Parts: sequence; structure tokens; C-alpha cells
Amino acid sequence: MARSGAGLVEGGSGGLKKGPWTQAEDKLLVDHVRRHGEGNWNAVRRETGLQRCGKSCRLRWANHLRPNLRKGPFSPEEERQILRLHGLIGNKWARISSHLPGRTDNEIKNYWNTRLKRRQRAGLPLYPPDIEREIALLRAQNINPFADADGGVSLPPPLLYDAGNPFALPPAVPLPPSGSHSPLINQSYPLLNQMQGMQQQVFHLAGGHHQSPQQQPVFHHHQQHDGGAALGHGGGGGGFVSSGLPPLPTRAHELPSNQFDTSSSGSGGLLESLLLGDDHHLPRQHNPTMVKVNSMPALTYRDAGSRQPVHGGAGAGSDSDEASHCQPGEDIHHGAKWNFTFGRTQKTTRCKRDHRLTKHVVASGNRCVSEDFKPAKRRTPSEAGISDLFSGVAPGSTPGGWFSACGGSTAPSPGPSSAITDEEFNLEMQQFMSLLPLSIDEHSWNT
DNA sequence: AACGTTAGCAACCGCCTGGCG
DNA sequence: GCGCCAGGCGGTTGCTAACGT
Repeated sequence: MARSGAGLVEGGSGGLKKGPWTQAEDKLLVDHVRRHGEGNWNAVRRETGLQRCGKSCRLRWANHLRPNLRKGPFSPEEERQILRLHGLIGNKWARISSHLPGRTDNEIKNYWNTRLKRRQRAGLPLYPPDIEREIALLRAQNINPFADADGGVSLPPPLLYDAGNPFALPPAVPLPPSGSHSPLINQSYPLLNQMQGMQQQVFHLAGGHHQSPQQQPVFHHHQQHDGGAALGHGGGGGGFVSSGLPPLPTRAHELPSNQFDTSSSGSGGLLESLLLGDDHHLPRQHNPTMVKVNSMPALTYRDAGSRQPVHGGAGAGSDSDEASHCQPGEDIHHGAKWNFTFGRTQKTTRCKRDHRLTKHVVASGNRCVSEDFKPAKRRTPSEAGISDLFSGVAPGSTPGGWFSACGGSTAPSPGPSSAITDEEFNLEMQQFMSLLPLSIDEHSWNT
């Protein structure tokens, strides 16, 4: 990679500096935005002398300097929201972040990737059962609203198919022999198979039209064995599946993150809108974190290592984020205390690093290779909860401890938010599954 | 204390899209 | 229609702190 370390001064193009930002650079950028607002990032260099490219300025502003950013560990509800959204739309970090006030796409992406590695290493599915259930039901319930704006009925999207996701299965395509299934499909992602069948059935019963074979994407099952090399865009080049539940097709409204408002916390409307693939029609609340900054709220920052604020006041925004209730220069979120500084963010965290999982699992492909698996050196309550969740928890039991327990803020996650009972869900699943070519054993999610 | 390992994060890169002339 | 430019997105990489041995 082009980065040459923390001490680097100049990059290769035009003498532009790369690497970590200094406090002085941050101040220049903040002052510029204060005067001119966001946008026109390339002008920053001209007008401030800041030796950074426009893209770098934009990134620095968006991820670290803009007001009302929310730092610190994700709350359990935020984690659930991320899981839900990711299950529905995949690696659309900007879109996901648009529904999490104060969170950046980069932050969410990092969170997800870390979590993904962690769970892959542990051989665990990515989504808690209740989340998977929510996603499955929401998709099933919204299986037929894919009507074109002009009234024409569009073909049902391959809800659980994504070319970039080797775990996704296309509708109405006979599954490969079980022997060729990825172990993760059969064991760690059994619900995918179930849901796939369920959605097909729901759509069929709703009078929908199946895609013709020509219209269906070909399921390249062998991708699972390519070590991730064949992953498509959504899967990224990281060499492993990005999502157990592939993104829904959308109408390709790739809106920049800053153009999003934050939807209401009511997941129903949000999810419905996401299912419809039309973010423009989402009912939204005003999101103070996404405003176009014309007059810059006072920022709070302090010298790294200093307890004294250097400038301005904190939480200038009027939103209800926790940050706005914190003392200047100090933001406490869910047990972690953060000092917002210019330069690298200094954090004093009470959230111990709770996982010791090797990165090379990522390179090894999309499943946990036995020789790669090393038990975590330390086992925190949250990790124990994750492991226990899939080792013997009955389907439908509340997945307490699923979400990270950083900072002791983890109230146990609430039970499945789906309205149906576990028994109802299981019954529905059995009914749907009976129509699928998979054996009942292959559908079992209690592995 | 030194070293190795790992997670988390910041920042970079390439690619894509939309606006504009 | 085409090219240029700015902005945005997703993926990747390197650094650093924390922790174990």
C-alpha cells in the first residue's frame, strides 16, 4: 500500500501529504469548513495551504471532524440495527450509517469487518437467530411490493441471491447436492436455505411471478471454494463472504451518505422502505448529523493527552445524542470514555479487548479452517454468549449476550422483535421447508 | 522486560456516478 | 455524446495499543 508509515510527510502525487492528520491540519480544515461550509474539498488546499487532497479532506471531515459525530462502542441497539440493515442491504455502509445518527460508514464498516472476522473464526453465523428471523419475515412479507412506479409488476428480486455472495441461493434453482454445500450453508447459515424457500413460497402464494431461468442469476456455487477470490462487488476482496444475507436489489439510488437523513427508529417503516429499495420515500426525521454545514458549530477538542479543552464547546448540536449531554471534550458512550482530539482520537476505554482472533482466517477463505481455529485467549461474557448461542440454544430462545458487552452497558438484548412466536415461526419454517429439496437435517439451525 | 499476536481503527486506493461545459 | 472534475462509496492496508507468553 502507498502508506509509508506515521512519519511520512509527502505522498507520491503533487507533494500532498498522506498519513495521519495532525492537529494543525485538522484546525485548518475545521476553520475552512467553518467559513465556507462543506463541499468543494479541493478548494481547501488552495485556500488553506493544507497539503491534502480533497478526498482526504472530505474523509477527515466526515469521519472525524464534523459535529455530532458519535464515537465509542456501539450500543446493543445500534448493533442490532446494523445487523438488520446489513442483512437487508448488505455492505452498503453509507446507507447503513445514514440510519445510525452520528455513526460513519467507515466506523460501521470497521465494526462489521471485525465482527465478521471474529465470527468467521469462531465458525459462527453472522446474524443472531432473531435478527435472521426478522429479516426473513420482513422480506417474506414484502415479497410482492416490487411494482414499478409505472404500475408494471417487476419480477421478484432474488431476495437471497447475490452474485457476490456465495452463501446466497437463487430462487427456484435446485440446490446442489448436499455434499457440495458449503459447511456454512448447511450448518452456520441454515436459515438462509430456509428463508430462501420461504420467500419463494410466499411469493408464489402471493401470485408473484418467478423469474424465468434466463432471468435468474446463475448460482456459482463453486465460489465458495475459491477462497473468496470470486466474490463479487458486495463480497469485496477480503476473501470471505460479506453477508450471510445478501443485499436486496435496489433501484440503485446510490446516494451519498451526507444526503441521507436518519430514518425514524421504527424499524418497520425503515425496513419496508429498504425492501422497496427506495430511500427517497423513507419517512425521515431531521438528522442533525447530516446537515450541510454553513455555519460551523463550535467544536470541542483538546490537545492529545490534555484534559483541557482547547477550543469551543462540546455537543453544540441540539440533538439528543448522548454526546450532547457530556462535558466539553468528553464523550461517554456505553462505558467508554472518549477524548475528542485533533489528530488521533484518544480513547480511554473500559471496554477490554475481548477477542483474540487471527486475521489470517480471512485470507483462508470464507469458512473457518480447522487448523486455523484457535480458541480465544480470553473469553468475555459477550463472546461466551455468542458461542453459547449457537452451541445449544433452542431456536427462538432469546439470544441474550449476543451483542457486545463493552463497558457494562449491555443490557441483555431484548427478545426477538418479530411479532410471531417461535413456535409459529418454526411451524412456518417447517411448512416452507417441506417444499424444499433440502433434507430436514440440512435445515436445522441448531448446530 | 522483551517479544509475539491480535483487534481496532484511520486513512488510503480504485472505481463509480452525477454535474457541467 | 463526450470528456473532465468533484464527490462518494466500498474494500483494503498499515499502524498502534493491548494483552499474553
